Amino acid sequence: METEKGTLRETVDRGEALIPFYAYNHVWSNFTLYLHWHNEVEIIYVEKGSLVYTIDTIPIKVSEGEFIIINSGQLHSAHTICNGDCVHHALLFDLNFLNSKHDDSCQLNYLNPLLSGYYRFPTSIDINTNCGKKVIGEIKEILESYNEKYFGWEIAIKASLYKIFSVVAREGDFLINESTYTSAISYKITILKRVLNYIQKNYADKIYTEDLAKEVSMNPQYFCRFFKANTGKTPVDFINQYRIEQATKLIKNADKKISDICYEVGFENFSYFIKKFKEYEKCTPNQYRKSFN
DNA sequence: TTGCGCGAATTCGGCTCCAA
DNA sequence: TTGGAGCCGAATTCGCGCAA
Repeated sequence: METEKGTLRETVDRGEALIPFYAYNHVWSNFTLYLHWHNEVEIIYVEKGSLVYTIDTIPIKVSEGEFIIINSGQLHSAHTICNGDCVHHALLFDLNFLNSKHDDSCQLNYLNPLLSGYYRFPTSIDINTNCGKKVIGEIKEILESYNEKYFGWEIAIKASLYKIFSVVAREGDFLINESTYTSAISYKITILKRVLNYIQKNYADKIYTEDLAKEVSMNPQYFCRFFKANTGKTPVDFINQYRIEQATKLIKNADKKISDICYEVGFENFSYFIKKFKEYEKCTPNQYRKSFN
């Protein structure tokens, strides 16, 4: 995952410059997606298995055949909860992809409120409802168009996204932002984003939990409790996972010595780095490099 | 009831050293 | 480059009290 300098907000280039839309398939087995956020809206459709997504500190189980919608800027992480492979599809798109030059009623009544954050998509919609069934149908249409890339596939994707918007609007499922969150949840999200920013900025240096606690004006002991309660991980566990994630990119993309990479991502002890690498990636750094060569 | 701070106890991360 | 042993200090947990 690429992130903007100084933030855990993803900035990966999705799709082509003229098509700010990207779809990918994942086959996961015992996988954890660490906490982050991005500006794009993301639709997750689970084809096989089941996962737990934590969105803005609230865990949601997504089972086979179900989908969820992650709004722009929402903090999210995920982990698989099934034995064997879990297959899911993610559709990411910038809301500007659907913008119109003209302020017609579509733009004024639906697009602008979504872009401003006044409207938000509901995270989950019951797949047994009329709305849920129609959205699933459009998701499948989008995946088919994206995979086949026939002449006109871009129009098909836009049309399906508009269709999803219209179905959600028709069923009255858009959430009004001011009632979406209590101030307590907003406060938690603000705190977590500040902590994640700090980690991303400083992961290459030594980070003490006391530093993180200071960053959000909390007592260190209370901060540990707060962080674990809202992310499911201790601060140290989260930092280590992030560092290993950075190390995997360097191992893949560079001819640097593994010991140099270890120090570059913030580990001060090479032996400990290998131990943690094995814990998260299920292989040693050297085995990981060989698997890409 | 909830959010938070504090002290004490316990756990475990991370270090050094060393061998293969 | 990898990984094991042993140790120390930081991290984490627990229980409690206080305030809003």
